[in-house]
Amino acid sequence: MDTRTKIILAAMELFWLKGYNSTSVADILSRTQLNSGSLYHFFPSKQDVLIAVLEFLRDGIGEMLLAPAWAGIDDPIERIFALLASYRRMIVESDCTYGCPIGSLALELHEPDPKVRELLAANFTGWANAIEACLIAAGNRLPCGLDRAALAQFVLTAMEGGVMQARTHRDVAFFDRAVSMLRAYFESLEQGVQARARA
Amino acid sequence: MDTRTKIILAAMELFWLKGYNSTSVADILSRTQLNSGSLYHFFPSKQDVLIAVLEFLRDGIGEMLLAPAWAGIDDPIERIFALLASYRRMIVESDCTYGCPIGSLALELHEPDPKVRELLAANFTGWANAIEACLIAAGNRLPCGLDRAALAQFVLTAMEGGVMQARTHRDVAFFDRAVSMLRAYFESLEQGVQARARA
DNA sequence: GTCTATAAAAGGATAGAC
DNA sequence: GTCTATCCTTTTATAGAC
Repeated sequence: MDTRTKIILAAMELFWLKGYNSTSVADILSRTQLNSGSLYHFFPSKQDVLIAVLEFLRDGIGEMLLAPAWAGIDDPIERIFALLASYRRMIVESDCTYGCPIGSLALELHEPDPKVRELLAANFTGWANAIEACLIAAGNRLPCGLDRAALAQFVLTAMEGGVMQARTHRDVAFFDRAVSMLRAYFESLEQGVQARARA
Repeated sequence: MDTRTKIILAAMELFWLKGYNSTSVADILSRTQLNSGSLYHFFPSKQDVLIAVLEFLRDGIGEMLLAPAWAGIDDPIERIFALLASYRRMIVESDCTYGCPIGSLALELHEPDPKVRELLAANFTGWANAIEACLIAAGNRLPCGLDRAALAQFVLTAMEGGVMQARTHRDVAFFDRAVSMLRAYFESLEQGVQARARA
């Protein structure tokens, strides 16, 4: 693996575990067994490492996140809840310390460089677009007038809020209740379509 | 105003504007026009200032947040959306840079001291409890079997997720769409009760 | 309780040899 | 492209006078 990629992977994990400000350049060097000259050869500053990490996450959402979560699942609505179930697994496996890497950075960085903010937004957009594609694939199981982009964003909202509370309370039940509320909402949408079809 | 309170108020605002790690003790001293001896006379460390801020926010939720948002509004369900509307005002007034002070700290601090984590959780609980009281006050307008604690947490989830996305995209429409999805969910719950009453 | 001065460490970043 | 050494700033916290 080339040095640049090594740095990105180490920084990605450290930013996720400790946050951006609490990760020092020395931390990244220690984890990669590199020296500061190497890092500053590829990146002008620590912030440029962050930018590379955010680009890496944005470009890897399909392979790193969606593909594993959706293996063997074809139903578009079940794919949405399978993705949420994969977050549940990460929460449980981390003893409820899991945080969404993008959400955490989005709230940690209060005055981000425009490039950083745009990449955070692009990561959210990529996630929501994947959900929106599922909602579109669900076709007439959902109301035809439904704003599918808005509902896709709402799925992201529920995930982020659920992860935030589960981590803060150190209790996955807070995530489970958010998913269960979202599931009830989906069922009411699907039942609304069926009721109108009967009428 | 006593010195201790001055420090808490300045720190509260700075933690909210810049985050905990990006606020230095020197920042707090500069804003209060105090010297480090004064701060360290009242607080053993910077983290103890954070603890005092979180206690202040927890104890002030009624006066500082709920009372202004609920002035002149008696309907319990409208109170929930009035609270969300007060967040919308803060988002717009801050040019979409508003972040929930608790949510931001909850995601910034990755390995918080137990006391800090418990206070973050207590702040979430206080907020959700206020919403739950509204849901209980709504009585039979909502399904009798509804898990009102879970729905109250879901309102918090929607607020936090909506604020996060509005800030990241610098666009209040992301918050509006989250509220509108939540509103549709409430309407489907209320209509479900009415439909069962007619049957 | 508040002041000034300063310790002690950690942080981001650079220089120049190899 | 990678190494070592180091500069300079910021940061938390303390010491001791008043």
